[in-house]
Formats: sequence, C-alpha cells, structure tokens
Amino acid sequence: MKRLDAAFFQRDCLEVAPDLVGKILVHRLPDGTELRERIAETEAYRGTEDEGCHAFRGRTPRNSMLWRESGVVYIYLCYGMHHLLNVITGEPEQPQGVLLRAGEVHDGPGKLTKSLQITKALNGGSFTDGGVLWFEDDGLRPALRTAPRVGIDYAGEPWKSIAWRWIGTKQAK
DNA sequence: TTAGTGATATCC
DNA sequence: GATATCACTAAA
Repeated sequence: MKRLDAAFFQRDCLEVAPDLVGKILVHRLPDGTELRERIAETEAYRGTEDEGCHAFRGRTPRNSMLWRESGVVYIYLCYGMHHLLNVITGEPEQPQGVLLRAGEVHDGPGKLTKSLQITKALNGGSFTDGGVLWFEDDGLRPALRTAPRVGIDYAGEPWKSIAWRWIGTKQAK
C-alpha cells in the first residue's frame, strides 16, 4: 500500500482536493489499532483572498497552521463539539488547505473525525512524517462531482458559490 | 427549525 | 472580563 508523500500535498489545493477523494485516511492509536476510512468528500480553502478561508481575516493563533508547509495537520474545534480535519497544501507562507468533509461510511466532517478518534491533540502534526496519521492510495479512482462549499454563507460572491467541493460517487474507477 | 456546545476573536 | 461568532449535528 502506497502512502501519500510530501510531493502529493505540495501542489495547489485545487489539485490536491479532488485527488484526495478515494484515498484512505489512517489513524494509528497509541495501542497500535489502526482506524481507517476512505475519503468521500473534500473542500479546498485557498489563500487570503478566499472569503470562506480562515486565512481571509488574517493570521491568528488558531489558523496559523495554514501558513505551514504542506502535509501539516490542521484541526480545530467548531461549534464547541466537532473537530474538523484539514491538511495543508502548497508552499509555506501561502495559506491554503483541504478540508476532509466526509468518509465513505461517516458522512459529515464532525462524524468523520469522531469515528477515527481524531482530536485537537493531533493539531500541528504531519501526514507525511511517519506519525500516527497518514493517507494510503490503493489505486481506486472514484468518479467525482463538484458542488459549492458548505457552511460559509457569510462569505461573499464568488467564494460562496464557487465549486471547490469534491464528492466521490459510488461508481469507482 | 432550533438547541446545544466551547474555543476563539473582538470588543470593552 | 464580556460577548458574538462559528468550515456542525441531532432531535423534532
């Protein structure tokens, strides 16, 4: 099984997001158990111009991960209950990332992290340094469809309705 | 449709 | 220190 390396993430988030759909997210627990789930849905958040991106309102302690190098794990707690998992893409100092919205089994960003037991403790880690989180590629290439991003009604046009969300359909290959 | 939840940012 | 906001979910 091939693990995705730094080169995979070191591209524009608009390329990485669709490529990530169909890959397998793995989380190894302290006791050695490996939880895995295939990614079914992603969204791209891109730069300080994107009004839906956390980076739009400037750099803060919470979102500083966006400015890190590709492959960095960015997790934050939303609405007091839900951990949302992102991976940083592109070059350092260029804030962009991909939100993992759903797995094949668990539909919804909060449910995905809950099922894989992903919490803030993993924030600031890396998907590419051989730690407890990584992606695997088993060669599956699901058919994709696009849609506007969810939950960013506060953003103006065109950001609110731009189709930077990718959803894998059942028909694989 | 609305309540719940708590970290974070922003405003005193 | 206080309040408003939020890349959500479950229950109704």
